Amino acid sequence: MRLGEDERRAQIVAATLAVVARYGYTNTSTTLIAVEAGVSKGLLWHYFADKTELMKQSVIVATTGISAELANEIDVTAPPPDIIRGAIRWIAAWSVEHREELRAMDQITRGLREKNGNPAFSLADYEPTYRDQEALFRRGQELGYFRPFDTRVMAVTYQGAIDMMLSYADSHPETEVEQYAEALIDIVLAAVRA
Amino acid sequence: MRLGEDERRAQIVAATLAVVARYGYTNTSTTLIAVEAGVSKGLLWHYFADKTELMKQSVIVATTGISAELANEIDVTAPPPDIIRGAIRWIAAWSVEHREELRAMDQITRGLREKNGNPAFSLADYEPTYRDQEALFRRGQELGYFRPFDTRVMAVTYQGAIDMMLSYADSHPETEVEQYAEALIDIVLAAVRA
Amino acid sequence: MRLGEDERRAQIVAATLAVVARYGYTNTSTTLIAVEAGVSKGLLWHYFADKTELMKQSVIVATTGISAELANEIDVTAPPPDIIRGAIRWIAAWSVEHREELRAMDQITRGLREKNGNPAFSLADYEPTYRDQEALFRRGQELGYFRPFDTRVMAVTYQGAIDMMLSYADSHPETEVEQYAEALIDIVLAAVRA
Amino acid sequence: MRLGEDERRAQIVAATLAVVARYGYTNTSTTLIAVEAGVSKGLLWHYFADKTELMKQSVIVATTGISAELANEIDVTAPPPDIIRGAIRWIAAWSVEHREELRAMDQITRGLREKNGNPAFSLADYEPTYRDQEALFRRGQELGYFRPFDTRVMAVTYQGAIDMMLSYADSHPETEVEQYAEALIDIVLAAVRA
DNA sequence: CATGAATGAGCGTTCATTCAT
DNA sequence: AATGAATGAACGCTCATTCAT
Repeated sequence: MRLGEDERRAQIVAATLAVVARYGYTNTSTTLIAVEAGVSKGLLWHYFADKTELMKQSVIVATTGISAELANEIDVTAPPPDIIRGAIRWIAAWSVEHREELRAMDQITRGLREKNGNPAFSLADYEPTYRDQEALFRRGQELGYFRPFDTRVMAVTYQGAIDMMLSYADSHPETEVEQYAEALIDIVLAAVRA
Repeated sequence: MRLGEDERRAQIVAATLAVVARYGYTNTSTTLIAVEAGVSKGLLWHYFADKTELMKQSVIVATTGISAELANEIDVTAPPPDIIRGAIRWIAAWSVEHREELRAMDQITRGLREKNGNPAFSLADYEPTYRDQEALFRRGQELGYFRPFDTRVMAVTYQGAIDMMLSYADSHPETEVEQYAEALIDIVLAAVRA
Repeated sequence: MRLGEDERRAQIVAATLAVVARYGYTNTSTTLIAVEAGVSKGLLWHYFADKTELMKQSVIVATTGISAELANEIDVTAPPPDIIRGAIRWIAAWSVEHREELRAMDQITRGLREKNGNPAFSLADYEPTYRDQEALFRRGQELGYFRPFDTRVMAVTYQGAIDMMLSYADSHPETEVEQYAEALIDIVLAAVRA
Repeated sequence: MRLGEDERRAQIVAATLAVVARYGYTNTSTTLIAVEAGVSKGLLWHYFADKTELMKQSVIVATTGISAELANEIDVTAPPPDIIRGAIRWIAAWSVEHREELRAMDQITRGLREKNGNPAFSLADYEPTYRDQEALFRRGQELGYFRPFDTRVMAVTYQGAIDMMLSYADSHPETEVEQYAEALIDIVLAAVRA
């Protein structure tokens, strides 16, 4: 069957994310991806230079989508505590629908290496996110909502707390994510509150 | 050379951790491990059923060691806030000396899969740790040091905050870990304080 | 663009020779040939049954061209020793300008195999050349220029001597081909002279 | 079945030469070699670093053997014309028994490339042979057996004439090699005779 | 108990060839 | 006639695992 270039790329990227989510980064072979996508192995190299390139593209496609979605939901002029409440709730809800995608991205970002063996991604790639969150915390401090604290360490911890929520919900399927989110909101706000 | 079973196992496990730390999880072959341990390739399979089993055992040995070390340092009868302070400081200091070992364990726990593709480790393996920490938080609440909060979510978040500190320090080498630790202590205590 | 069948074949054959000369026989892919010819990959198979066929045709086209050029230069009524002198000098001069083409043809003729593994070319394909040269030697003998000798062995040796000159000049770039040619003429004429 | 290291290497080298002789250099895959040797594919990498290394070793093993055999046969104190007679006769006889080996060596030396694409062997590797033969021709000139001529061009031509004899006999199976050898001796001696 | 030669499945990748458009 | 997306067989090579010694 013949498809347009964009559909094929999307299809292969989706298959990549699915396979990584299901079998883990180290067990993901191009054979498995091709089977999942329902195409021949050879076709992968028609669209992607090599496996690393395919993995990178997959992460980029996924993260771009999520960021855009979240940005859409947030009212940046709201009081900072409300923004935190809203963001945690939205992510918790969103994660229920995108468990696989999350798992895949986690695996790839942690596992992918450059040719020289260095990680292709690292926490350094969170930098823009950290900066946004630091700005949020600083605004909260300036407006008197938040007490003084190290905004960088808070941003790292905050982001980690959200990632842990998603991981914990993933490995403990009985978890009520909405309840977890409320408990986490309580903890985060207690930590920052003036 | 003939050794007792336990010495052999320990020797091989140590070699595994060393190789993973040095070359990374994905570049760790059993051949490399055998060379590092100074034994023949075949001998590995006398002591471990397969590579996955070997990796699992290595992680367990390493984490058990760390836990024991930490437990040694902590005075469980001290006031809970002091325990938290002490623990975070000790881990921060310890991590500086054991960066490679940490990286190895991180890579194995995140990358290792069973034959069927399921993760060999998950947050479920943190269960004993979570329980210990919940006990600590509950004691703090009972003694009036801490406000009421969801102790399970707090334990997960707390453990995550510490892991993030280690990861962040690893990927941002300019970080002053001691300062980071103090800032984190401030945040954690603010979150729990009555 | 639509072209007549013959133009297309010629265009593709020329591209094949160019690619083999530039990248070497083993690195020559049909994709590369198609790009060089400026046509699509698929079009190749309208005009040539398979890669082997394409290569064969290319060699034949090239050798036919060279033979025609040489035949043009030779005065077949001249005394045989003069013909030999002229031919060796002409080939030596010609080779300087066509090093790449020579290399390509050498590589194809030696490397190309039929599906069953048999060489696609062999010295048997020199047969017409050998016959022409035997005729020349026989004429030289009849006219009293040349002593009696085995004309077939002489033809094979003579052709080999010329090929060696080209190969030697190719692998020893400091060689003065004109001087080599004169020394070779001296040797050949000594071998045949009455 | 278990073999000593040297037997295995020899067996694999022999298989390599056989496969190259039969299917040609470019069609020689490691799979084919392993099948021919009757061992598993993986075993090849136990004994040879890569395919190129295996090919190189095979050529070296083969040429070393031949040179030693020939050197054994030649009386270097004999008159130069007798040496030439003896050598051509010996090689002609020897070639009948070693047709396959010859074909393989020819293919490998012409086809093998370094990683960078340059030929791994070239006529430059004939240099020691050329020097030996130049010495022989010079001795013949000094002793008055031979007329003056360019000894380098003569050596190249002489070596080429012998190679052509072997190739011609290979591609024209009806050839009587002994007769060819006598005719060639006649030609060579005519070319050098004082 | 211990070795390391030997196996074989699987890897990422290439590429001649086919075929829907 | 012409395209290039798609296929699939084969490639060189790696490596966990087995087993004769």
